[in-house]
Amino acid sequence: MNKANKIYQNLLKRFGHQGWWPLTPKGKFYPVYQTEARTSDLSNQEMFEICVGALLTQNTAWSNVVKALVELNKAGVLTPQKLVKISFSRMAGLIRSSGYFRQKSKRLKIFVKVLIKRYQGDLNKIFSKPLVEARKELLACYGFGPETVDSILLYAGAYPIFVVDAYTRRIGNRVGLFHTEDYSQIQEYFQSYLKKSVKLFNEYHALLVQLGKEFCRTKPLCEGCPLNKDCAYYLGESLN
DNA sequence: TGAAGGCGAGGCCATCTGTT
DNA sequence: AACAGATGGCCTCGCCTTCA
Repeated sequence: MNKANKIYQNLLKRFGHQGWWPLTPKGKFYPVYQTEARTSDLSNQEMFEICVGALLTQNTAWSNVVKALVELNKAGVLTPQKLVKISFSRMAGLIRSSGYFRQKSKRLKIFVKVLIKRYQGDLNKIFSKPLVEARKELLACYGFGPETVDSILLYAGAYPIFVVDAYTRRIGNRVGLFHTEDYSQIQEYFQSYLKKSVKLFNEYHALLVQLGKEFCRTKPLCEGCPLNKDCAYYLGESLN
């Protein structure tokens, strides 16, 4: 078993299935992929909510994104058609809890405009394209960088693409999986050593986040970390 | 022990600086 | 001139330290 898979097994054993990415179907938040439904079976509304969530979660705790999604939902504007019509200041007020509300309002406004103008508000029209093309389209949207786009492609579009975030970088470099901060190199590493599976990539990313929050913090808490037996950083430290 | 304050983390864009 | 890389700013949360 290669190291990437071994680490996955260790994390899964320790933390269990994470059940990630909450949505607001009928106003209720629940983890999508804990259900048996494949993400590609999601409705356009559910996919849209994932896109909004992915944008709002930039540099923000998920709990605050949920608050913003609840506000948008309560106001009855959580659709591309409604969001494109409300004022910038109203949108900013509704998503305030997610932080960076002015920047994010601007990004969200532009995104829904593009979505309606080019795709009539139908995300399936983007997700029916090949991965490379869909990724290029989304990256062209203002405020959508690689991490945000890949989250959308994985969680909403059910494309088998590995999401790289700060935790992934930190953990991978510490453990010794790779020695780079480069987004595409890290993504390529995971995609070449793991089975190309939406479910696996989804779970793996969630497990890394859990590890990053609990043990592999900026200041690592190595004692009790489920990866310390395989961790270059820990083994190096314990020699000193 | 709890409150208050300081500071780092986080993703992206715009701008500046250096290199070819 | 074109391109690449570095840096600052946006905004809030949560961790850590200090102090009463």
